[in-house]
Order: sequence, then structure tokens, then C-alpha cells
Amino acid sequence: MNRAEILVIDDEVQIRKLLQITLQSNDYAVKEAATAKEGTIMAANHPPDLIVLDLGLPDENGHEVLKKLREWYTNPVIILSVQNSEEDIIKALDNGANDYLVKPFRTGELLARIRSSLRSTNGEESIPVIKCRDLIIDLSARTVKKNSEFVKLTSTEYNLLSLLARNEGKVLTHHYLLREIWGPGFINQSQYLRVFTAQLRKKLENDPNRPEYIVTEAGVGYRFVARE
Amino acid sequence: MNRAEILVIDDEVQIRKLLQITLQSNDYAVKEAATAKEGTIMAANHPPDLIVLDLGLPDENGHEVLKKLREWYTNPVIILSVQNSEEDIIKALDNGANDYLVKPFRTGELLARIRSSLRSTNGEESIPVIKCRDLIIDLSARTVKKNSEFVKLTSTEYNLLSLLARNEGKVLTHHYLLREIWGPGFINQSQYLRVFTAQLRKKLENDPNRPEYIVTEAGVGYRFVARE
DNA sequence: CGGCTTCTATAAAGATTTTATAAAGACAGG
DNA sequence: CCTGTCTTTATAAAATCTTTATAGAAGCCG
Repeated sequence: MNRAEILVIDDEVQIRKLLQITLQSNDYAVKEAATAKEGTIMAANHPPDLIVLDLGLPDENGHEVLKKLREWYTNPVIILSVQNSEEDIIKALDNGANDYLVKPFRTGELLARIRSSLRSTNGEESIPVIKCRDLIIDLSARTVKKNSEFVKLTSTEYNLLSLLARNEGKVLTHHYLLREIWGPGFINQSQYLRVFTAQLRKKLENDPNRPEYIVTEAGVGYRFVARE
Repeated sequence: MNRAEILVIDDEVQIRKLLQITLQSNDYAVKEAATAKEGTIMAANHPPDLIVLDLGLPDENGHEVLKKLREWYTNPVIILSVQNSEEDIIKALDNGANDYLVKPFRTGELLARIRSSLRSTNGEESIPVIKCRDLIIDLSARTVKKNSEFVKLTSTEYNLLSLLARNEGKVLTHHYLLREIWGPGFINQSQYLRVFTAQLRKKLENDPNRPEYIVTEAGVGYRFVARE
């Protein structure tokens, strides 16, 4: 089951409609933007798992948009463009694009390239299931079990837990957590983190007053601990 | 700084020569194989950082070769093929290829796609860990172990230790330490340093009265010592 | 040597910042 | 118009940092 979120930034309404239908029927959650400005704002407000970016946007140069995105956005970006010149392709790829498709494109190929790109970022972990003591986090199914019972988590709670668990042992700073989950415009909202970690601890920890999984690193951030 | 190793598996000698020259002049180490069999053996004997694989090999179906490679090989694979059919492209990408180029290809584009593919795996290169005697400082996880046990440090304590350890052997002046950790307005607060080094010694040194790690350089500053 | 000064180590009290948590308000989707 | 979720506010508790106090060590000089 996918449910990966894809942001399509393209000014042609036909393309957006086509992608909307194609992607949705392949079980992706789709968001759309018609301009560079709108797209970057949407990406910043809620970072998607992948961005499909048209280079020929009306309000800004596509290469510049890509560069600005790449200053903080780490997930895959696939470029769509009518430009078939080698120069454009190289420029885009070197600016951080993961792939480049020339319009008109074949939807099946685009889907395959999306799968490939998503695979490479998900693949890093290579552990689709994280187990530790009485917790089981299934990253592919997006489910969490405690003592063999499913725990109901909201989307944001799960995102936070998953990010922490995938970086087990590492301290993740407030700054980093906020940027990854809420987007770069939220890096000062440390209170969000406190609220959601408290929520997670209430659901996951044996004694929420003395947390064992999600450890506070005062003044810095939080850390997920798997071992005893 | 490149020196990434690339294995080219292609039966056409002209392509191999072209790639050999192109890749080598871009500072990659190149190995060649003319058949599927030869290629898989070479990859197994010494896994390269990236594989360029021709789908049209004489001795075995390219898709099968890719599938078998992917059972164990996790680095990027870029497909070269004369086949431009959507079916082939989708099949290859879903079998684990990271990219697919149709022959004849543009060498500049291939190079850019190689860079893009390598970029995504290189993500975490250097793992900065400082080890000395019974101390382990993990700079990426922001954790400190003494005798394999985690030591709980406050944010400022860690910052000070990390700064000293990263400059192992050098004397860091009061002035410098204060400016780096507290900021330029604190360069006269030498007392801060005394308080925090005392704190660190209490937590890290075997005998805090005769410190071995954090050595005082009277009138000047402090020095971190790793050796016996 | 002994008095003086400067620098250092350490504990502990006080001040400040950071965190945990509940709960109320806002908002979107069905 | 509910319902579940996210955002915001308020406040107590905990952790950390800053400041003060005191004592020891080291160097200098008559």
C-alpha cells in the first residue's frame, strides 16, 4: 500500500489533470500547484515524499526553483520538460534532480520512474520493520504494534516516531525534526514537538514519566533508543 | 576526489571503448565486461560503486541479469538499451534499475545521470567518530560513551567536549573556547570554562583530580589528549 | 622561606530556560 | 454538524546555566 504523497508543480492544466488521475489511481496522494511560488510554498508547508516539477513554469525559471528547493528538500524530484537539450538535462540533474523526462512522456514510464525514485530513498533503511523490546514499527505498512497490539497513531505522530526510529541512537535536533515533518517554516515551533512527543509517550511508553524509547536531550532535541 | 568504481557490462566493443575513455577522463575507475556471465562474476568479486548494464547481451536476457544482480547488489544500476519500448523501460526500472537510457545516448547526459545516481547513495559518507582509550565520541549521533556506557552530558558540556576533542592535541585558549561556545560577548567569563571542565572531568575522567583527557594549560586554556 | 598575587577547582545556591502536560480553540473532511 | 486532528495557550516541574563563595595550587620576589 502506497499512500506516498506527490506534489505536482506544472502550469498546464491538462498535465495536472492527467497526473492527478494517473497517480491517484496508483494509490498516491496527489497535491497540485500551478506556479513556482505556489509549489514551493506547498512543499514548505508540508514536505511531500516526491515532487514532479515542470521546468517551464510561467513565474520563475525552473532551474532556479529546483536549486531553491534543494537547499532544504531531500526527497526525490523528477523533472518534466519540453526541453530535450542535453544542456538542460545535465543542468537539472546536477542541480539535484533525480530524473528528467521529456514531454510528451509515457505515463507508464513516469510511474516506473517514480517507483524507482521512491525506492531509492526508502531503500536507505533497508529495514522495513523496526523491532525493539515490545515495539514493532512496520515502515512499509505504516503500522505500530506494542505488545502485539496495534497502536492507533495519527499521521503526524507516526511521521515523528518513524523519523526518530529510523535514526535510532542519534540525537535529532528540534530544528531538524520540525523541518522534516512540518517544513522549513516551522523550525521555531518547538512546542509542537513537545506536544507530539508527549502524545507518543502516552501511547507507547510503559511509564510515560520515565520514557525509555523517546529520550529528551534538553536544549538539543530527541533521541530514539532501542536497546535496554 | 571521485575515484568511484564503475563496471560497464556491454558486448559492443565500441561502446566499451567510448565509455572507458569518457568515464576515465571524468576520474572514475572503470572495469569492463563483455558478457552477462563475466559481468556478474566481476561484480561479485569486487562490487563496484555503480554498474552500467546493456540489456542486449548475447549470452543472457538483460532483465534476468538485472534481477539476479539485485538479489544482493544495492548500489545504482543504470541500463543502456536499444529498446525504446515502454514495456522494457518499466520492466527494467521495476526490476531495480535506477535509470534507463536509450542508445544511442548522449555521453554528457549519461555522466550527469551517473552523478545523480551516485549522489543518492553517497548521502552518508564519513562517519565522524572519535575514539580514544575508553572514550567514544560519536559526532553524528551526538553521543558519548565511556567504557561502552552512555554518558549523559548537557548541551553545553557536549559542545565543549566536542570542540576540544575535534582539536585533539591542540591548546585551545580561553578566549577561543568562550567565543566558540558562548559567543563573542562572553570572552571574559573564564569562570564558565572552569565550571564546565570540572563538570566534564567529573563525568569522564577516571580520577578527576588528575585529569588525563582534559588537561589544563595554566594561564592559556585547555587541551584534549587522546594518547596514553 | 613566607607573604602576596594570580590562576584554578569545586560545591552549591539562585536565576533562567526548557520541557511536560492538560485543555481549550481552530479547522478540515466526511 | 460531528469527529478526529492539529494548533495554541497556560502552567507546573525539571533541567540547565549562571553566579557566588571558598579553598587550593603555582609563581614571584624580597
